[in-house]
Amino acid sequence: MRPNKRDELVSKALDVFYANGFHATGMDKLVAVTGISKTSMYKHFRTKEDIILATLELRDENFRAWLYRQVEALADTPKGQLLAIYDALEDWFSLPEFRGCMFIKASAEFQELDHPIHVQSADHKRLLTEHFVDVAKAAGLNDPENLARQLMILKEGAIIMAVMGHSENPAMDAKAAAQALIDAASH
Amino acid sequence: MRPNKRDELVSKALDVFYANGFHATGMDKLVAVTGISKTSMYKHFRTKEDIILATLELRDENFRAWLYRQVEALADTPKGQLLAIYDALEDWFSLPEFRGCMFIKASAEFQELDHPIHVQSADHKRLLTEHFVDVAKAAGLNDPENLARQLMILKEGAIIMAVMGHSENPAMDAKAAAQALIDAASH
DNA sequence: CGTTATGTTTACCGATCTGTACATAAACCC
DNA sequence: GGGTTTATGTACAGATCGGTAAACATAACG
Repeated sequence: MRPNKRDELVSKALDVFYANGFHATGMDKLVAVTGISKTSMYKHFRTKEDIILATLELRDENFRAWLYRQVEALADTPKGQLLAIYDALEDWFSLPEFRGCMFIKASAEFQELDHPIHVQSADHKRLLTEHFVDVAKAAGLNDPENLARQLMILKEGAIIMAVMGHSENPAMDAKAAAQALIDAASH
Repeated sequence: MRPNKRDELVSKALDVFYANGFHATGMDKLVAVTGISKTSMYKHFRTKEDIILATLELRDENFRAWLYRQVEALADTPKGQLLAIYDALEDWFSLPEFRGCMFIKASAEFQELDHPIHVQSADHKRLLTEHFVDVAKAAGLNDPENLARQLMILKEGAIIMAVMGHSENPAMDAKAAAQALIDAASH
């Protein structure tokens, strides 16, 4: 019951769910991938759904920490950081293991609005939006809430177009659009 | 083997898949919902995957026909029609049965890039993009391909934000952004 | 060494998954 | 009408689903 076994399970389950989907991944597959017996898994988690929720929690922490750090490393002004979001996306999209947004996929497989997995996915997007609001405020731009929602739309749309694969560089398409919106909010 | 039975199956299967997901919907559920026996289904389609592909084909026809018609009804200039896309989205989002984009969800459940379901979902997005390029050209705007990709990003992003439910009106957020992009492309 | 807690393995449960064999009913041809 | 094709319903096969009971190994503590 030492906690690192639990973390190892969650970390490896995250990779499998991300690459193969939630319904499509059975518990037997998790056993095969992690080398942890099914009984041990059910010592740590009551249900498969609890495992999924734990992987989403980890993903939320990892992704937001990565994005925020990346954005801060790429630009030192708030306005520049808003644009740097899309440079970070470009790096993400080019990774060979890129498979789209885990939270979009989770909410696609668990659609009921009050389902815990759907709620947790929506929370991730809410936290990102709130962070963008803060940066937009720091940049002194007009109507930061509105701008943040638009930048989120560009981010999510770029992810979808990256998965669908009909644009050479959806991240830069979105960045150019973001530039226009930021200019418009600079009165 | 009369064809209307087949169409009835596809039409009802579309509703169930859209509302409940693909992996989460078993053949027994389709039997219960459609009243068509499993044997008859497998007379019309070799596999469940073939049924899914047929529902996506129907959805593609229905959605694009609806969107194009709606956009033409709402505006008579090409430039106005590009903006009317988001008015149409607003209507769609407000429907009680709105559950996001079926193709985004399909590609989320069938992730391999060469999977027929993924390919068909990507085709739907490609057809939409090409249509937007045509309208942008008719409007005489700069770099119509680039603008069309950006309008697609706004459309897909608005759908995601509508599903996640943190904006009062994601369609209008996207419309305002689209207005700024169209202005920027009007040199 | 013996006892007790702790975690793992194995084997399995009932339910459900996609897909099919077979027997029956309906519709057609003559 | 009799005979033949065609569609349907039943019932089930084999695999896999999420989840569990009980035997087994391991280590800690006296």
